[in-house]
Amino acid sequence: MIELSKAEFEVLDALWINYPATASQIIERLSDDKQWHEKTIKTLLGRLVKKGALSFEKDGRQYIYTPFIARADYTLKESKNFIERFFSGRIAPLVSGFAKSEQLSQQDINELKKVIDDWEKNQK
Amino acid sequence: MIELSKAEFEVLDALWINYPATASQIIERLSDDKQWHEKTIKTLLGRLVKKGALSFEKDGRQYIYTPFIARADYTLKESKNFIERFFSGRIAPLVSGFAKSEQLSQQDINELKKVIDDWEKNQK
DNA sequence: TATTTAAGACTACACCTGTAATCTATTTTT
DNA sequence: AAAAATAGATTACAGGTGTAGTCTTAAATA
Repeated sequence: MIELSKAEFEVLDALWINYPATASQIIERLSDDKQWHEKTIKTLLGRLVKKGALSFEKDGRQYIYTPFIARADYTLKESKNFIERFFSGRIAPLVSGFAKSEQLSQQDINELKKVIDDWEKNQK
Repeated sequence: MIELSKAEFEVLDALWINYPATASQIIERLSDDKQWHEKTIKTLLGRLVKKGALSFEKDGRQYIYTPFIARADYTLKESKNFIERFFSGRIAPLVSGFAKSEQLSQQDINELKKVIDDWEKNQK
């Protein structure tokens, strides 16, 4: 699958919020969090197109971008990759590391329980 | 904290297996999985030293390397970073993504339950 | 002792990344 | 209509990364 850099991912993430969208809309969305120059974001959009992560249609002089990949697919692939590299493919050690260093809130625990619950229901 | 590239991490990981160790021991350990040239690994060792991830002592003409950072610390930091970037800092959506795409085994579930259990005991 | 080997230091080099600036053509605005 | 703003295309450029090759020196071997 496609490999994205951090900055590229953040631009794509701004598009995933709501699409299709023009470059200026994406720039607008990113302006809250990032101090990126407009030119920087356009460069990143170009690279995303080149990598096949986005497609676009022309609307006069402007391009209207649409993601070519789904966020869930991309994050799942990255998660698998991450867990493979750092935890030999097992997910519990990651969660356990969080638990040991007090990174887990009661809410996290509740959410995790629900995930487990749903998984078990699904097994039947 | 220190930023390591993928290749650098793999070299450090080979040292974490057992240390202190010489370059040739590390090269030996990596030879099973990777097709890296000896020179490549030495370059990476040098970069790891430069980044402060390793220290070494001289033993005659050889260096004896020791990790300067703990694996658990490094992976925890990377995990936090990862979960922040992809899941706004929440861990459950990652696990949930795995569940939805059938990436979880019964063993994973059992391990997760244990982590939760331990966490809850620890809260009292 | 002359030669080969092996350790680390230094150099190389293309591609990726972050971060724009400049160029060109078209709209807007005055 | 002339000038200014704006869209995307092209160019830039330093630092990181993967992947070694060469240089220097000392140790091992013939």
